[in-house]
Amino acid sequence: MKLGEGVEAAIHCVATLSSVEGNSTMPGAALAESFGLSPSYLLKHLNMLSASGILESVPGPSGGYRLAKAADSITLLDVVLAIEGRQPAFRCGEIRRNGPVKLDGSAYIKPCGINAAMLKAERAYRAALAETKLSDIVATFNREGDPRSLSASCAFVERHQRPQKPGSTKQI
Amino acid sequence: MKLGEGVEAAIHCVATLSSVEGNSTMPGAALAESFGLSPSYLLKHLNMLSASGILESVPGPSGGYRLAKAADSITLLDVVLAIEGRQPAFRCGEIRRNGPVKLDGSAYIKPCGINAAMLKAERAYRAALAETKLSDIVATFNREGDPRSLSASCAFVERHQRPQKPGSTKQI
DNA sequence: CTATTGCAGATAAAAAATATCCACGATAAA
DNA sequence: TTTATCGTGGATATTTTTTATCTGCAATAG
Repeated sequence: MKLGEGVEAAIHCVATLSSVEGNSTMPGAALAESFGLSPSYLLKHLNMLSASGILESVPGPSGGYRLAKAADSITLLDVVLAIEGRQPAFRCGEIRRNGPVKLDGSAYIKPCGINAAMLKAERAYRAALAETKLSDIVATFNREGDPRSLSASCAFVERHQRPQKPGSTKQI
Repeated sequence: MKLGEGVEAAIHCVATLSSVEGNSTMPGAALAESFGLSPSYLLKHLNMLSASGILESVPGPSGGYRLAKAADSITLLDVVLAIEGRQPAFRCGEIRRNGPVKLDGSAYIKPCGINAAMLKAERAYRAALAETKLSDIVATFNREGDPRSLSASCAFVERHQRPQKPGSTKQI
């Protein structure tokens, strides 16, 4: 069981974006630089976050990304599913059917008990992820983070965020 | 997030082995045939199950595998960890340190809040897996499984299980 | 018009999962 | 004692997934 590295990157990105002001945006290149990530690859992940309705993107100069929703209505589950996909970790391959004895399909109408147990665990996992909101992450960071780290990331946002024209679809 | 196919195979194998009688064993080749799996590869997984103390192996003719513990003291978590490894799915790469601004290590003594939240979810996942015992899986199968499937797998075990000499370290 | 940015697709490189094979030691049975 | 069966470990190949890069295109602020 493994989560791709993109998940960590995505969470850090949305956390950073949660502190850009108003409808301002931050370019993907800045986010990549902020975490020492490959810009080209990070864009893929930012894209998935946009496709999932977590981020909004603005093209053109002074464009970039911003949150599409308030930070307290984005959960870790949202981000993880956006990056890793919505499929469950355990996929029942119904290997019980692949043995030498061939029974007809009607023998397998009942769902596999193993699958049920694995999915139950995954529901618990997702429920726990859904409990943590982006705003919680940010609040913890602001409360317990080291002051130097805090002011450094604050300065970084200040330096790279770009204000948008008032017309830009703004919500939150 | 993805679980390897080996997990499904491993669970089915231990479930099958839980119905061999006494200290009898079943060869890995039979287990592979039973689920239409590659024998050579399945052996790797069976090996990990042995290394984790879930299975016992007996070499020589009429050798094979059997459970090393009672079916009610083996959980799905045991099997999943044996196959997938004990590392958590989310590994904090501390990418917050990789930005252009270099702070010294003392700024990062506090554990990363993101990591904490992800690990909390994983604890929930593992706790749910630990709640399901192998004996539960088997009981559900015996209670709700299709009679044809039930008797087929019963016959399969009967045909392939091999009794051992009384000296063979037997427990349960 | 121009420079900057996101987007989509092709592609490549690296890593991991899956699968096979062989030489070896153990051992039950003939 | 011999032989055939089995698990073990290592080496290796194959396939799939992940990670990474590049290019051309559309949008748009200045």
